[in-house]
Amino acid sequence: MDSINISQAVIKRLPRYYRYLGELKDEGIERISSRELSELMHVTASQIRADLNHFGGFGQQGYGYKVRNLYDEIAKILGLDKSHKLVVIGAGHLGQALSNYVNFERRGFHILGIFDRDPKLVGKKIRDVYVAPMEELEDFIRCNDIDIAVLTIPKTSAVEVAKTLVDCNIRAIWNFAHVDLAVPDDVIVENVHLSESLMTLSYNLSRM
Amino acid sequence: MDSINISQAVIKRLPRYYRYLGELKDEGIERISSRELSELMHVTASQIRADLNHFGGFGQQGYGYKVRNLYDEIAKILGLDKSHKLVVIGAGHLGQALSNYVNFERRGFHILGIFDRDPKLVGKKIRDVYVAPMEELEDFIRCNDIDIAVLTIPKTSAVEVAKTLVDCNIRAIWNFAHVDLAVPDDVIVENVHLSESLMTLSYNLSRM
DNA sequence: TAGATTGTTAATCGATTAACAATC
DNA sequence: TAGATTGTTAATCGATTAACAATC
Repeated sequence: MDSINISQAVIKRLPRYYRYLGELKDEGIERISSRELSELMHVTASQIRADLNHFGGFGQQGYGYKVRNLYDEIAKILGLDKSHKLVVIGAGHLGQALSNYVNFERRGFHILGIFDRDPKLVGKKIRDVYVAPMEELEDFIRCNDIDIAVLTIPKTSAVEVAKTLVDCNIRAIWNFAHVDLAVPDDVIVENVHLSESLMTLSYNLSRM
Repeated sequence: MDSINISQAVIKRLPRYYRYLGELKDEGIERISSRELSELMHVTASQIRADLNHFGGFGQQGYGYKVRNLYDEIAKILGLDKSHKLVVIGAGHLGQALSNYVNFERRGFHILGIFDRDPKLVGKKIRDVYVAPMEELEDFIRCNDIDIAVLTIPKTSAVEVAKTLVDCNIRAIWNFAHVDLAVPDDVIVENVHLSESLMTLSYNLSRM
């Protein structure tokens, strides 16, 4: 239970364990050994045991892991037992797509506001939320205690909006803009750079 | 110039170098040293030089790198000098968002077809392309020499569709479904698991 | 030439894996 | 108890970085 100093490599693997355990749970499987899980996921059993042991001894010698229990423990580790308040900034195609995605809601990520500077989009209803003008963003974040901002705007505006977000004491930014945001250490930035993912694919394609 | 056996860690960094070099180029900057670039990107100069040297000696001692030249070389390494033919499978919100994204087109990723099994979406026009029914997918891929399939459908159908794609000799799958696709070694899969990205963010948030 | 900076080696650091004692 | 499998250590592997000779 290091709590601090767990490498991002380990963290990035947890959601995948979580997904497999969820599927096992849904299939009604109650226990699983690290070896069985390793064969399912195509990773080493050593890695699974080492990864999990960063957070505690969830298994039992001679038995393995209780699927349900491990599933719940990983949820807690990932903070999925708590709910989060989000705003989506940029109501273009991608912003709308993310706002419409019901699974985030199910996991406790609640989209309370959607903002855009384009007057043509303001007022549009996306699921239960009306797109609001950018001018209302700051007040909204402060008044509604928003944790996470989803940035789906072009990179030029993203840098500027990120500054505003930091001023509003946002805690995390899920950044889809193709730019590296400079924020204080206590603000978390998780980047999704789709074009970089596509370029990686392109590279691997060209080496075939 | 190893050509083969370059680690994915190196590959994943190339698009970021490419982005910074593109910006420098647009600013009219002609040369840059690894040290200058390292300060800009917050990585070590050693890493930049080592990464680039996997692909050739693009620099010049005592001078540094020519921005324009290095930009073009990385484009070639990433296969961005060639054009690619894509189909988008799943015309839901995310499929539409990706189909509408003009920057992919600019980089030579041409979306030639969009498919969905929902009759309500079939016939809908997204930019220049009409959504076609899933029944036409196989013939379309074969007749149009499609390289890349973008999978934006739920995970249950994704596994099955991936099999079809493999049968059609697709070369690469850009997979947005929350599932690990089992494909032969010569088919490339690049995953974008948005929910895993959000969980990573959630983890980091809960440790603050 | 002198100064600067690359390309590359060797040293370091960190992550993965094999092995096994502990123990259910 | 005997068998199984964890938790954890030690060995291995790979990636990063510091250092510097080569050279523009």
